[in-house]
Amino acid sequence: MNITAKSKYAVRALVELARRSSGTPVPLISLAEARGISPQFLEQLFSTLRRAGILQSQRGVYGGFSFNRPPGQITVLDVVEALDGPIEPAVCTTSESCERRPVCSVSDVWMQAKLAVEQVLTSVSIKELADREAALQGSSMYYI
Amino acid sequence: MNITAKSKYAVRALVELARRSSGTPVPLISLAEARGISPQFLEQLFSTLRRAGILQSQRGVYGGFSFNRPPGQITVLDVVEALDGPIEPAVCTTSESCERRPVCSVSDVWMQAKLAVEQVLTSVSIKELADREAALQGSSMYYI
DNA sequence: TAAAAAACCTACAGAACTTATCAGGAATAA
DNA sequence: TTATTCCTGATAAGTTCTGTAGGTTTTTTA
Repeated sequence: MNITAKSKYAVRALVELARRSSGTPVPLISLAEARGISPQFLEQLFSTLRRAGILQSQRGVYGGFSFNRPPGQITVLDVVEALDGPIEPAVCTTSESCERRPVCSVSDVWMQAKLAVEQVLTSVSIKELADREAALQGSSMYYI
Repeated sequence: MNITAKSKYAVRALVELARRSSGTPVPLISLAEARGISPQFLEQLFSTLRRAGILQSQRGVYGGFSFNRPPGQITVLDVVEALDGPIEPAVCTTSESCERRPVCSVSDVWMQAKLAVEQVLTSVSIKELADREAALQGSSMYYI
């Protein structure tokens, strides 16, 4: 597996998109600048997310990206799996001697680790992250 | 992060060692052959595990490897961290615009994923895996 | 003392993956 | 028709992964 920078960049950009979302598409360049991400790199990621059915795009002037389904229904796992593939902390390396064994107790551990990560990432949506961020920024205003 | 084949090989070999353990050291070559692992590759891994205080080694004839502490006190996480480094499904890529934000709601998700994996891998020891394997093999005998 | 067994160590090399960058092409609205 | 924006594929430097190779040192036995 490996959750790479791709997923991290994408989640950051999607949170930005969710906070600005008002139906009209948002140009990628503006999201990239707001979060300090290379626009050309983000293009690749958003292109993948569009193909994965998470984003919608509109070309031309006043074009940009918007969500294909409500951000409350997009989990962090959806994003990670689209960009970095299925989460597998450790896939069992099949070896001859391994296959010959009837049952494997070790592979169960890796599977549990996988499930644990999946559960965490499934329980958080892009909307929740956007809301949390807004709340944090709002409350921190009082302390500045 | 990334839990690589190194950890998977090592855990398999350690389970084999635990099942044979009777105080006397076991030669690496015999463990490697039993589990279908390249001996020279396993050498590197065991060398690291020795330096990490998990294994003990004895050179020369009748030499080999043995546990430096009881296998019941060696968790899978110990092995993974020794070989693949700390578990970090996604380290926050620090960017200027990221640092400027007072608090980050996104990094919390990656942290929770990390903790979830750690909890799973901490809860299982090498001894437990060896015992499970023995139990599975024992019970499966009846069905062959 | 010699020989065998085993751990120890360092270097290297091919493959894959990551993280971008670049160059242009295609659609769309003003 | 022009500016804007997404779209696509190629490439390339850097890193990590997965071993392989070859030799050195230590220890026991004959």
